[in-house]
Amino acid sequence: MKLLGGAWTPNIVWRLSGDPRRFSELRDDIPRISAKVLSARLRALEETGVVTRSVISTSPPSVEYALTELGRELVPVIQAILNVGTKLAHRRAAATR
Amino acid sequence: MKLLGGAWTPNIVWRLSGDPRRFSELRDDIPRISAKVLSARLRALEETGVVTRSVISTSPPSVEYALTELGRELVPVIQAILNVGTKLAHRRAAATR
DNA sequence: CTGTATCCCAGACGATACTG
DNA sequence: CAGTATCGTCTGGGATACAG
Repeated sequence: MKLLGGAWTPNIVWRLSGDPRRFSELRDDIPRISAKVLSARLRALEETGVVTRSVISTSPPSVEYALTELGRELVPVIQAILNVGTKLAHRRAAATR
Repeated sequence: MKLLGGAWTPNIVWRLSGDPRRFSELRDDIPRISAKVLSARLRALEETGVVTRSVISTSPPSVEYALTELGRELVPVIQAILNVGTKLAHRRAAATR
């Protein structure tokens, strides 16, 4: 489970499933994540080969993160987890009634 | 991610994907897990509605854990994560050469 | 803009011992 | 057999401040 270890990891991968995104864009996408955690997760994902990190030396500099091919394979998986989670939430709500 | 929160959770669900299993059977299946963590994870899974817990009042008593229908939906998901993880490991090994 | 450096907390985990 | 209790450790994460 080192692959999806962090609580935020699936969310981050999810946000990258479309176009590559920059650091601050990810921060806007996931408002409640702290810079520290975001950079920690991105580092970990880069190490495991799920995302790539490209520094663009402009002024100000920007950094783009994108999923690797294998990283893309995680997207439907995350989708599936989300589905089950949603169903469980619904079933729980139904049980309340 | 409270669904698959713990590091052992996917493994436990995986072991339950076949027949229902008793507490000590799970301990044998996953040798390095402590009783405390196993019981904690099982409790959490029961709470989220992924597994059911059935006490069989024999002597000595035994307890069977089984996946719910929704729990079963997690099995292919875990399989998929495993696949990606395996591919990543292979690619890493290939990069070493 | 893209991070790193602290500090501090809560939770997950491991080992051991003990109970119904 | 199936756990709970306790203690200690380690990591993830939040907040804030600071740096290239």
